[in-house]
Amino acid sequence: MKEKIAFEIEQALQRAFKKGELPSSDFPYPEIEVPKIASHGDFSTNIAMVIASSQRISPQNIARIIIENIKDSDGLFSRVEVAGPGFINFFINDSWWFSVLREIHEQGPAFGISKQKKRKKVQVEFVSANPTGPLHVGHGRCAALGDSLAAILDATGYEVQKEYYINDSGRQIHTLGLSVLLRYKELFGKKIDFPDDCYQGDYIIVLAKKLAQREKRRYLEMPEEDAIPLCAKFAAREILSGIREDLELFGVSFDQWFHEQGLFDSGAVDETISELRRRKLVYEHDGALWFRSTAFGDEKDRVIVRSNGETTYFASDIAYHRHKLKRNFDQIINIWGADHHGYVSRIQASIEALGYPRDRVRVVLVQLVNLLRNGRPAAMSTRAGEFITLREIIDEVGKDAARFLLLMHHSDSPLDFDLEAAKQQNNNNPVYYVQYVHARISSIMRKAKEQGISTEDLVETPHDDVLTQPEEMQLIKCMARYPDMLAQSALLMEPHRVPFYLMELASLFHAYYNKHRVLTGDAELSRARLYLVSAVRKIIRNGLQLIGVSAPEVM
RNA sequence: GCGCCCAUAGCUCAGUGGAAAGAGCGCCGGACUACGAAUCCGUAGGUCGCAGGUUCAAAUCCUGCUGGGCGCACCA
Repeated sequence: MKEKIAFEIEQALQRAFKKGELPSSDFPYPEIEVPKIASHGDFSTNIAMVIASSQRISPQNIARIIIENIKDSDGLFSRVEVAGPGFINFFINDSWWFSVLREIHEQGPAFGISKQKKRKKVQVEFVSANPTGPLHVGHGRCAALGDSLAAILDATGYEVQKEYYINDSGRQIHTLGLSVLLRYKELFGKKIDFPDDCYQGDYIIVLAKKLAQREKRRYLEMPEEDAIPLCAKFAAREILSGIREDLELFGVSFDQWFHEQGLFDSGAVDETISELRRRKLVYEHDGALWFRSTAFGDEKDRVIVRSNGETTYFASDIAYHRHKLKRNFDQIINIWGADHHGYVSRIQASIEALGYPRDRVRVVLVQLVNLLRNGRPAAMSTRAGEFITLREIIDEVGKDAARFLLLMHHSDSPLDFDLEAAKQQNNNNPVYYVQYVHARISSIMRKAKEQGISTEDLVETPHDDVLTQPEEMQLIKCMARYPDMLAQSALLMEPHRVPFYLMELASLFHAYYNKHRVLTGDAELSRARLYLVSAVRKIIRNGLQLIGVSAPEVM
């Protein structure tokens, strides 16, 4: 619809220029927006004000000239007017709005889904938590965001690949192995000294018990340097499979699980260092190898090989991104916790160093989650290793509520997640407000069937002169915005727009429901209204699907 | 000290350079003998942190300041 209006304006501008009514043919693409106030029309444009200075004509006069030159051969507009400082407001004929309704029914789940043929390849990497402990609510926020962003990108015409990067090598995995080994020894009555920098959580003891059951006393006789890697491997695999289970319960899936260790095994890390060497972007200093990231805007150079010969985490991360870049994605999106923001400039420096445009990789930073219970901070002591896991949250408040609430806010703002509030099944909880729409409409559909009203052939029902209530037009106009909302959400990488939109549509529906009956004594009216509300149900279902929330028929 | 993010109604938060800044919660008052009251209707509530600047137009862009979160390793 916006494109169509923009096209009409462009045509009008050209016509006016040819007739000599406008002196310059330098026209930017007309921005079309939906005004906040209904009396300002269904759509409006500021084009007259934008070009006023280059045309040397007052905005109001330009607006008048444009309006006079609009042909509107399709009869789209019922009224076009100049308003305020030079806005052009468009009022759309009702029959065009009804065509939106028809589209929703014909396209079903595909409504608002971009049909472009050339699908750009996008990769979204998210969660990527180290397999050294269970997921917590912060990971949950990243998981909800990444999964939904991927779904939204898919819906707007991208080919999306979802990936989880597993840091299964390096020091922390060694520490994990040591932690488990010590707890294992403890189980056999050995006196141990458990260091502060080992993983403190009880889950380590659980793993040690499992290990003891499986291996008996075997690791006791082994030298530590042999036992630690074995313990580490065992523990990492166990933890990772727990992470996968949790994510599955959370409705989050990945196309690929990428192991850091593979980058070493395949020689990719060495190759990457060689390439940087070839490009003369590394140098030795104090026995270490440094990447000259300051050449690409980083604030200081970074070590990639330590003086003891070990590569840093950064080295394998560059190798990982090099690997991603070679997989030919048009866009690579990393979703990181905000505590990693200091990492962004150095990773982008490495992208440029490898000869790619730095914006090939975009990083979405997700601010932290404050977990609360009745407004008070919930136990969250990482030092003692005692924290509420994502799994516990899913068990307590449910997947749907957790996902909706974690996704509701802009990723830039920190989020308070209150367990008690999330559990409430009332009007404090927006997820049920939206789901209730779906259940209500489903209930109406069941009722209609009971009354012998067919809900199958609604498409054929004429409705233009039957759906005359203002609330009905509001619902249709709101639904017509769905594709645009999706596009915005994808462009700005902001999934929170989806739940907000759904709450708005839900609100319009509930108001309509309370004011008007769908099933009336008038069969034709009933069928027309069923046609309307079943379209609402489709949009609600589509939207909920994008954010991984179920659309229940009964609640 | 340096860097990134945030600051909008009592609270939690939306807001695409546009017209008069919005919603939910909370407060108060109301609505079911009809499709599900997990709903709806109504009232009140604002120096958009402060000060400059850009622009025909700024909550939105730029600069400075104040307050808060996070980060500044040959850790990951």
